[in-house]
Formats: sequence, structure tokens, C-alpha cells
Amino acid sequence: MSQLLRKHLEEIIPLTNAEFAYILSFFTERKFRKHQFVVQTGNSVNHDFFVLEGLLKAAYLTESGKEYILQFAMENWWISDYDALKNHTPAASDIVCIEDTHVLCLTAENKQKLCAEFQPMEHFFRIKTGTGFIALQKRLLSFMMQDTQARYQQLFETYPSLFKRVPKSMIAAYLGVSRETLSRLSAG
Amino acid sequence: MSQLLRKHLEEIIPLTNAEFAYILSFFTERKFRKHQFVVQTGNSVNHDFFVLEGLLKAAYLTESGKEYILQFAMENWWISDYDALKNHTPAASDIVCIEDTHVLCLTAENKQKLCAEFQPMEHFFRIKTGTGFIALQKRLLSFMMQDTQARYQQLFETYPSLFKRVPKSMIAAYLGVSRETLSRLSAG
DNA sequence: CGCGCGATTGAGTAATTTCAAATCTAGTGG
DNA sequence: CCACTAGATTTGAAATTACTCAATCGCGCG
Repeated sequence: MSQLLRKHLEEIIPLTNAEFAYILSFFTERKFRKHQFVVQTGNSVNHDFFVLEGLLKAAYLTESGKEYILQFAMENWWISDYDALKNHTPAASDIVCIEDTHVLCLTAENKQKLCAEFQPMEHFFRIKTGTGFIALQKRLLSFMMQDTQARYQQLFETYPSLFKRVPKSMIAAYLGVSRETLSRLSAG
Repeated sequence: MSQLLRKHLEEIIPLTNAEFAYILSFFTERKFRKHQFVVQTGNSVNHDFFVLEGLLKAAYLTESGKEYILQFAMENWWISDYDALKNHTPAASDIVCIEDTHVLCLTAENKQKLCAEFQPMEHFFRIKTGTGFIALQKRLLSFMMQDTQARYQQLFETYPSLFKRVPKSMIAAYLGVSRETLSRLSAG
């Protein structure tokens, strides 16, 4: 199962068996059930999570109870509340399993150590964060420049599998529109 | 002038004189005039830019001629078209000087070399990209969760100096609303 | 003085929200 | 196999918000 992590890392850095074993020793493994909270608003956040199997969401709730989804994470994705993790502040988001989920966990301290002791991992995270940054810029631009219809279309074409795994109300929460509006879109 | 870069780096990594001189040798220096294009849509992008002095915007134009501003960059900020820089694709944005501007330029190749040869710089960029990622997440969330009024308020409180340096039409383009709407906001 | 650019104001239109009600669907127990 | 319920989705209608297009205002500079 953890071979998924190895493949994922090797998309950016080559690894020997010994190196991968060393890297893996910094991680712990956990399984969660559907609906379980991996991170909860207000609590401290200690780990970055790499998804081996399953599906999660990072969600924010307004006082009025509306939910906004910052990110989904499926196999081979990383997820956490990075602001809370980095700054040791209470989580502002909930990270919740949408399916039974299997993750590898890396504490902030271990990430730090791993990067310091083995430069290829520092390189890996630099590159990975860079691609994440670019992807976020694109998402932000799509929020600014495109109408809901176009954003929906684009999401559907980019991640068709997502639509089979999550209810439409969550797609709406990810696109930042009410479920009623989303419903009217997918019809027309 | 380049001491600004040193201070900027030393917020994350300590440096000796020799080390900083070495780092600086990877950069070139350039000055631009107000209204000058640093990056132009359709052209290739070769550098990441660190701003020593001045002010720039990264802007996207729709077919209908509307402008959206992804980012401003003032002193001590980095700016580029990172998607184009990383993937060697034509720029999708214009990066234009709002004031006379003085920058340090780092090619993708030099960044690569610098990171490979001097790990603290790889660390610097990993951390820097990480904070940029977190900031972008917050901006995205504010787009999803807050109304225009609140976004305006927040920008005004976070970067009051910006409002003295750019016309309101650009603030509108950054907030993703029409200048008419922005005008009605700042009044009410 | 008058030009030109940025900012404001007005009026009508389009898109989205909210609140409420109706409908659909999958899973459960009889 | 059917009825029932909880959750998800759709539909309707009124209210809100932002947009567009057009006209006006304000001010600095030649």
C-alpha cells in the first residue's frame, strides 16, 4: 500500500529501496471511517496527510451554517490545515472522510527533520508545493473570471470521477454556490 | 539595494557574507519604467522577479477586454507567471509596472542550480512557497465565503498603502468586481 | 480654458440567493 | 416484495446583489 507513496515521490525524485524505507520511517499509518473527523475546527493540527485510499474534504463552516469546501483529497493527494499546521494555531477547518480512508501521517517536526536530513525530500516538497500553488492560482482565477456554469463544466471535465463519489451538494460547496443553483445548472 | 534581498532571505535562513555574494551571483538586475511590460501574454517567461523597489501587477484579460488582477507585488515580493515559468508555456498573464520598478531576476535554470548547490536556498523557497500557498488559500476562501464589502474592507485593512499607490479601478480588478460596484461600496 | 482620465451616479437587466415545498432514491424492517 | 424514512435533489417565487451601459462629475496638466 505504501508503494503508492513511493511512486508518488518518484515522480519527482529517484529513490533506492533503503532511501524509501528511511523516508517511510518518518510516517505513521492510520485508517478512518466515513464521516470521521481527521482535523476538527478549534483543535490543534499535528500532521500532513497523504491519502493512500479513500476521499476527504477540507471544509469551512460559516456562523449561519453554510459549508464551503476548500479542497477534496483522493488517492495520491496531500491534505491538512496548512495554516494551522505551520503556525501552531487552532484549525479553522474540518477535514472529514467522505469514504473509509487510509492515510500516511507526517508530523510538522518529522517533515522538518526529513527535509533537513535528506535534501531530495526538501526538493520534493518545494516542487510539490509549487505545483499546488499554481493550481490554486488557476482555481482563484476561475472564481474571478468564469461564471458558475463554466466552473462547473471545467470541474466535471477535470475530475469526472469526483462526481461519482460525492453528493452534488458538496460539489456546490466546492464551487461556492448554493445547491439550488447547482441543480438548476446541471439541468439546463 | 540588494541588501533588501539579503534581509528577505535571512527572515528564513541565516547567511554569511560569502554565501550571500554567492547567491546574488545567480541574479541579474533590471529596471523598468511605469507602464512597462515585464511579462507579456503569449511570450515565453524566463525569470522569477524579486522586487527591490516599485510596484507591479499580474493581470489577465478576457476576450471582452475586462481585466482581472491575480497579484500585486511591491517591495520584498516575488512575482512571475509561475505556470508559464515552470512549464515553459507561453505566458497567460501580463506583468506590468504600476510604478518605476527595480527588480532582481532569477532564471528557472539558475533557481534550479542554486537550490541544488546550496540547500538553504532550497529550504527558503520551500518555506516561501508554503506561505504563499497558505495566503492563496485564504484569498480563495474569502472569495467563496465573504461578500464584496467584506473583501474590500479586509484588503483595505491589510494593505492600506496599496490604496495610495494604485487607482481604484485596479482594486476592483483585484477584488473581481466592476469599478462601479466598488465605487458604490466605498461610498456606502 | 479645455482635454482626458479616473471616479461616481442612475436605471434597467441578469444571475444568484433564500425560503419553502415537492420529488426522488437508497437502504431498512416487516 | 413492499412500505417507510432520511437524506439528497429539484422546483418555484420573491428578494438581493452585481452587472452593463450611459451619463455626469472632478481634477490635474498642458
